[in-house]
Amino acid sequence: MITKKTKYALKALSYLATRPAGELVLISELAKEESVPRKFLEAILVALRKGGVLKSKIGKGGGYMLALPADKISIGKIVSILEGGFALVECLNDNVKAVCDECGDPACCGTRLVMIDVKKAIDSVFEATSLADMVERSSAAQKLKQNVVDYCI
Amino acid sequence: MITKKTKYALKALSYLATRPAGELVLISELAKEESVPRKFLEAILVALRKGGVLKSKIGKGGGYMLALPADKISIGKIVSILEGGFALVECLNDNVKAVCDECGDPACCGTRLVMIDVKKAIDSVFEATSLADMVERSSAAQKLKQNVVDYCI
DNA sequence: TTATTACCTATAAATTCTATAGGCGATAAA
DNA sequence: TTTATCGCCTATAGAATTTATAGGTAATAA
Repeated sequence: MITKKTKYALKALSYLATRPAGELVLISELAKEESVPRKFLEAILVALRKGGVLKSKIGKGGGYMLALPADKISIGKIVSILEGGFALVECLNDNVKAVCDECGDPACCGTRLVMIDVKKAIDSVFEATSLADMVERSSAAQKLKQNVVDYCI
Repeated sequence: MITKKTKYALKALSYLATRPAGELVLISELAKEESVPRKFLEAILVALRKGGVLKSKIGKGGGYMLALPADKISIGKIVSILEGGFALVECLNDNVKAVCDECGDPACCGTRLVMIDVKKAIDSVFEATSLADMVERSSAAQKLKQNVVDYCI
């Protein structure tokens, strides 16, 4: 299960992706438009910046913008930054050497072996899907819905 | 991320899968052999029984056994019972009508649309893998390891 | 110099996960 | 019928994580 952190991040990034490239957006605007607690969002944005997904500028006229084009930012990258990876067991996440307490021997752990496959499956979707894809799919769904509504009227 | 509940369940079920079919195993034996807190395991086993994966017998000579052959029990089923599903967002889990607080319209939620694909990917692995597969892979890994050790000696 | 804005640290509140305790009810055997 | 066994149930405590807030700091532009 992804946490609110990640959900908020995806919302904020989606918002930024719909803005003209290079435009700086205030934290307060992001928080308001996407209904995310201001201070909580702050921490999320810092993480995304440190993760290389966002750029920021301090001071008057400052704000946040995407560090890359939206089609070069994978959903997997975003999730990784905020969740510390997306494996279903800790021992398969990046930069984790530690082994589960429950696990005698990682090499023979059945759970781990299965979760390796699961991680690969998740990974392939996450890497194949960009922020741009997500935004597009969302707006396509919205458009479709409006057409249906128009048709009904 | 799966919780310890699920990890413990997989360990206990693996243990049962290696026992002769129909043999009843005590909770205390499962707890001891798989190093799971006894009382915690109890609750897990009850959930698995209610989920149709285990059968139990009360009283002297009682215990637990698999309700189905191990190759008819999918990992997905087990995870579902203990985690309430394995979608990365609540709104995609079974029996959940509620929508995320963060989500205006589920039909157009970009996050949701992406997570549908992810859920499908996870599902395909989970449904394709049985408890028997997991146990076999684990013991194959163990065997391989011992051969390597033998070779070294 | 001043207003603005992101950045950082600390902490509190809420929720979920993990673990334990104790007694109840069913069962088999003596 | 009694007794020891064993799973079942409820309640609760402890721990960890997630979510949210507060307040001050440092950089920037006008």
